[in-house]
Amino acid sequence: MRFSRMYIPTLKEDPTEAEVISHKLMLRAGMIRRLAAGIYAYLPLGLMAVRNVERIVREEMNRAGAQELLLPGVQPAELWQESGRWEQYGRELLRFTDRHQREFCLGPTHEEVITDLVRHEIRSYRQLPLNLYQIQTKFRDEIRPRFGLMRGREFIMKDGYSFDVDDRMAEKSYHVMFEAYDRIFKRCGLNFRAVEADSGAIGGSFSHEFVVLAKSGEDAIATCSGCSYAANLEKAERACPVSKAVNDELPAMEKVATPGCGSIEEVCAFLQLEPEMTIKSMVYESDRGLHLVVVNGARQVSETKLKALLGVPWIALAEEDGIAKAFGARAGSLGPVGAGVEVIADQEVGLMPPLVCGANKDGFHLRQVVYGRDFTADKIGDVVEVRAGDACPRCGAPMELVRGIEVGHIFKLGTKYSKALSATFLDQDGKEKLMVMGCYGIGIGRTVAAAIEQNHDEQGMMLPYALAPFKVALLCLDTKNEEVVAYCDQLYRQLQERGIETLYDDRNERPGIKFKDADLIGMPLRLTVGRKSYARGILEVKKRRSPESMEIPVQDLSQLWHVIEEMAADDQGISSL
RNA sequence: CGGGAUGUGGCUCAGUCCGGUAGAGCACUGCGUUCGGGACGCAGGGGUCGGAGGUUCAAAUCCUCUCAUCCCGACCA
Repeated sequence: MRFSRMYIPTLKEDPTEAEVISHKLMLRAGMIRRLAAGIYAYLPLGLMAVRNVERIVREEMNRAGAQELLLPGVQPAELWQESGRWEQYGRELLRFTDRHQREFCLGPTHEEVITDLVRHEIRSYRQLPLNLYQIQTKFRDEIRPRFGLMRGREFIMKDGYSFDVDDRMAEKSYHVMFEAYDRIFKRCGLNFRAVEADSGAIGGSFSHEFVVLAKSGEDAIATCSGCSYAANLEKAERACPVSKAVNDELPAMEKVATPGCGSIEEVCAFLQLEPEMTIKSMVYESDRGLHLVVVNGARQVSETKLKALLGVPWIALAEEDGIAKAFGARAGSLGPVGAGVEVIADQEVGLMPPLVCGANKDGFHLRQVVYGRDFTADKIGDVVEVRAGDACPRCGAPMELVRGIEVGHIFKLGTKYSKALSATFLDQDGKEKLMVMGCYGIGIGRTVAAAIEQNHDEQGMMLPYALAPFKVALLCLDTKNEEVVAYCDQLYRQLQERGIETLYDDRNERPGIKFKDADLIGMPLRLTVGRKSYARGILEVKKRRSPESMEIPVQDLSQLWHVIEEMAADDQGISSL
């Protein structure tokens, strides 16, 4: 493609609307433009990158035995009412009515539609397993869209769904998708981890997120330094410290005045303690009422884990009034001893030496509090967030926390949707059974953004070869010189004949502009032809990622073809597995 | 939805506190000089200052309301 004929509106300065690097660079490189909050147009260059991800996704999904289809974006309310999600989904689901006052929504995901399709057609175990996917625009009316393509409201997603005869086969399908995802993100040239994730209220038995490691990522993940364990912070577990013997000779619990001390810090400063020696008491509210959650004073409650342990759909910190009524004390002076509500204790609390906690009386705390002697819990479990340095639950080595961008997520769904929508089949014994489902998503635009987050420098993008819209930038620096132009034209033809996607900068612009644009949009290889270098009979070849360029004689380009083949090898190497 | 910020030619911003009839750089058009890392000179075109209402002789500037966008927290690919 000739640059002079392609619509690539590059920007010299960072647009104010963008904060993160991928968003800035995609706007500057003329890949995307914003239409409304979280809604973007893909310009030619941006679409080419998107198509490259899609191509890899299609190849790997098809290879894994999945079949592509395309479902409607507009979905009738009845299906969502049938699954119960019309009420559950909340405001992210954009609803509207047609001219006949029938209710519809814009599809944020397609479990209902695909299950509806399959339940009408599949009757026999002989027709299973089935794995169907699509690549399509989704709409989720996000509370807070941000960071360009990273969290849009309208976004391109690959969503796939598997249907199996039983749990065991469904797990096999899940595993096949896991492997496919692993290959997809490798081929995209990304540095990523597959991490264990919270499967949420979906009730699935397991779930993995594919997370691209990047400082700007919205997700925190815990990874083990000693083994392959990696998990979303929401889900990450830790090995608990060894139990400390508690004997009867411990001094009895006593009440101490702590005037004006509310927070853990204040209490610790007043009593000269470390936060580890205290119990933090938090009151949460759910549809089952109030819960007093007690954890080590140095730790944070994980609301996701708490929700899972309680088995409730939502929790929130209780209001002051409710706390005062239930405890007769304010939030800074609460504790599990004599509490009038259900007590949930983190697993660690029972293993700790005598502790300090609130006395359920304003201005007083208790010390020498021992679990089992002075109080017990109604429920014990893992309800705290993992911290850097915590021991890995698998091998005990210290874990570290890193940030990442979730680009893919796979779930074993089980029978949630097949049950709600009665998607059944007859097994070998002629018995009717529910199909066991899985679902598998990839954010296509987000994958492009993540690749940029991970591959850039001050000058611009350094897209992985597989994703780059063009593999080669050919810069003709002197468009007035007929010889130079003739040579560039000829070189351009040679590149085309070899099937190498080339952006030929034939614009009548100064060299500086061409260099800046080439670096900005970050094509893997740059070929430069100027009057002087041409006169010397050499072609300047520079990799975007390398600071030095090499000079190749114009008469013998074999070295050039070799370099390009090498760069392409990663993608093709994996795809020919 | 709570908290914070910003809206001024296509882009990046100044001007707003202290009211007096809109400015710079880039981009664009023409001419000339330049030409290996976002050139320079000259001459041009382009803005009802997000919108509505109000105060005032006079509003980008002060007041009220509203809309949009961005950032920080709960959702998610």
